[in-house]
Amino acid sequence: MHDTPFADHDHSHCASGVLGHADKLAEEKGLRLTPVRRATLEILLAEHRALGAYEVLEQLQEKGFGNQPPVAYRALDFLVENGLAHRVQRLNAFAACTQPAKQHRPVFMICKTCEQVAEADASDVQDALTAAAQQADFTIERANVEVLGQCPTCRDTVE
Amino acid sequence: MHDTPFADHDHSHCASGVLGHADKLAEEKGLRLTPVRRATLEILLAEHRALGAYEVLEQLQEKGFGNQPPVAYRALDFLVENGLAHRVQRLNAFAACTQPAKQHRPVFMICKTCEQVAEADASDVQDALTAAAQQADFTIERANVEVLGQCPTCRDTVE
DNA sequence: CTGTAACATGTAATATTATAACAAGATCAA
DNA sequence: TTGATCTTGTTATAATATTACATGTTACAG
Repeated sequence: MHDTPFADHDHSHCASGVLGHADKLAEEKGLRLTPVRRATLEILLAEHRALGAYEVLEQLQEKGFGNQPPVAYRALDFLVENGLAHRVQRLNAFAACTQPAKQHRPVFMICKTCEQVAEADASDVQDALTAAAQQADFTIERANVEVLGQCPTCRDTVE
Repeated sequence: MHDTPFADHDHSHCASGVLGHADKLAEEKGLRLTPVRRATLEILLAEHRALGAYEVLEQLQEKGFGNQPPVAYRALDFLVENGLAHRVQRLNAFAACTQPAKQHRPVFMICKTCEQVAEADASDVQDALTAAAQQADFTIERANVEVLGQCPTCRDTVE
C-alpha cells in the first residue's frame, strides 16, 4: 500500500538493489566504491535505521577495517556526497539512501519509537520551501527536512 | 520590504520586543524567567545568529554565572521548551525566537556566509509536510525544516 | 614499465558538543 | 518552619567530530 520502509517489504531485495545501484554508479561515474565504503553502505543497509558514526565504526572494526573515527566518517562522507546515504541531523546519524536512482530532495520521517527512518518523496514540500525562500530573497543551496513522530506500526502497537 | 532579520531593521527594538514578550509570558503563565535564563535570552538576542552552547556559556560566565556546560544547556533547554528560542540542528546551535507571540512552525533559513538565521513563516511548507506524512500514514510530532544558503546581503556582496 | 600526482587508508591526538549525578540554595505552599 | 519542588553550581564523563601526519594504492603521462 505505502511504499515506505515502514511497510512490510522484501528487505534483502531492497538492500541488494541499492548496492547494485551503487556498483553501477561506481562503474559509470568512476566512483571508487572501495571495500570500506561498500562495507559501510552494507552496514547502513542492514536496517532502515539511522546509525551513529561510532556504531558504524564498531561494525567496520569487526569486519577488519580500522578502528579510529576517521575511518567511519570518511566512508560516510563519501556515501553522502555521492547520494548513497543521508545524514539525519536530528539524530547525528546516517541512513542509507533508499532511492539513490532518483535525484530527489527527501523528507525524512523518523519514528521516535522504533527509530526507523523513511524517505518520503515530497516535491510539494520542496516547492513550498522554494516559494518561501523567494519571498525572503534567500538562495537555497541545501534543504533539510526532518519530521519526528511515529510510524504506523509503532502507533498501532502502542494504542 | 521583506520582514526577515536579513533586511535592515531596528534591532534593539526587535530584541527588546522579544524580551518584553518573555517577561509577559513569565507573569501570565507562571514561568520562572530567572536571571540566568533571562541573560541567556539576551545573549541570543544580541545577534540574529545561532550560538553554540559553549559560546553562550562563555558569555554567561562573563556575566558572573556558572561556567559549566549544564548552566548553558539548562537555560537553553528552558527557552526552547517555552518557545523563546529554537535549536538549529544543522549548526548544533541555538537562536532566539523572533516571533514568540505567534504560535508558529518555523522554517529556518541559515546563511552559510554570515551565519545569520531567519525564521520564515511557511505554513505552505507545513501543509505539504502534513500531506506527505498522511500518505505514509506517519504521525508528525515535531517538524524540523532548515535551509542552508545565502541571504540577500551576502549574495549581493560576493557577486 | 617507472615516476609522480592524486586519492585513500591507518592511526594518534585532540576538539567540540552534550549529559549524568549529586550537593547546595531558593521558592512556595501548608 | 517544614517539606516538596524547582533551580543552580560543580564534578566528572560520555558522545560526536576533526586535524594532522604517515603510509599505501591507483592511475596515467612519459
